[in-house]
Amino acid sequence: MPKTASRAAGLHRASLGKLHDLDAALELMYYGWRGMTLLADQYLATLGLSRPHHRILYVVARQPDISIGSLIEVLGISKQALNRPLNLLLERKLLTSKRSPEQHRSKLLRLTQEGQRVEQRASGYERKVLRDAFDRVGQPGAAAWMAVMGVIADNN
Amino acid sequence: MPKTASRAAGLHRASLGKLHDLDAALELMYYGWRGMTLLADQYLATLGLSRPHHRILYVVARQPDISIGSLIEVLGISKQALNRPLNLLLERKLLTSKRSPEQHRSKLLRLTQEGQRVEQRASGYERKVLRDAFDRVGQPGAAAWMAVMGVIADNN
DNA sequence: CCTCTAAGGTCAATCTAGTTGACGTTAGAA
DNA sequence: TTCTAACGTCAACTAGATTGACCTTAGAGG
Repeated sequence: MPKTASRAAGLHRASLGKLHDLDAALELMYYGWRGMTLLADQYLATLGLSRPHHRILYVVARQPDISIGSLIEVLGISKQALNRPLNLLLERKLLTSKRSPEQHRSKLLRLTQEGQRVEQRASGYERKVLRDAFDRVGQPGAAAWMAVMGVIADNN
Repeated sequence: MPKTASRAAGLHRASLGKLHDLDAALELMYYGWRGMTLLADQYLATLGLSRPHHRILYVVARQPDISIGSLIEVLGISKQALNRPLNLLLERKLLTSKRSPEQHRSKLLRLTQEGQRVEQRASGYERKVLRDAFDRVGQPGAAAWMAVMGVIADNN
């Protein structure tokens, strides 16, 4: 275990001098991602899972009977990269895959009950962080946050 | 170059069904990070550099004459992990290291002019994304965003 | 029936970014 | 002079990705 594990990589929300007025915002984005995902990652780690597994579970939960090809597209990774984590989830029976009667070519992925439980809990940790933050600033603040993030996320 | 490069990994701001009201916020966090860093990463890639190099440049720019040990602490990585990117930056003369007259034990890191130029430009791309988003929602919206992110970032 | 093709599976090699552990060097402090 | 802090580096490992090559399965079209 790394010396800094309890604070997570590089995270004393640094005491760095600011060169620009937007430096603080820049750093908030960095620390914000870690802050949102830390608990979820810790939970997943207790199951021997990590981000990639969670992403798969998250997508399949919201798109039941998704095909492998579509999953690859949504996740934006190669099938070789998907292979490992996907097979682990199948072995662990968090996911099932079966070919449909008609479209026998493509496989349909679904969460098992256990898979749903894990996905719920992992995503739940992340939602809780967001909910707490939104609660503290009220609905208008939350809406403003969404608006800002929407514009930022559109830079693709 | 990956087939999805122009959209960056998994980024059609997915058409996923929502299971929870906070799912949209969750996804905004994910896409937001990519949206903020995409241009900067593309620029860095043209120089053969990436995130870790940028993080080093960013910190040294804001903490001139920082020692290697302190840099390791701030970044939260091992000295072995720092070694490679740091040496590259020194070879490329984006960074200088010299021992101070008194504290001859520790090395002091500084950006060269070229290093400053690169750091400015890379961070500048990220700041522009933020500035554009803040401009679109006005000062109160920006303040709300900072407040929300502050609370989220505190989850460590 | 046969061939073409879409969907999926898998193997190998490579890259990046990190980790531990072990050990070596440099140079100030006791 | 020896002890130690700060730095440097080597090796082995892991996780998460990439590309390229090749194979199987099974529906579709001639």
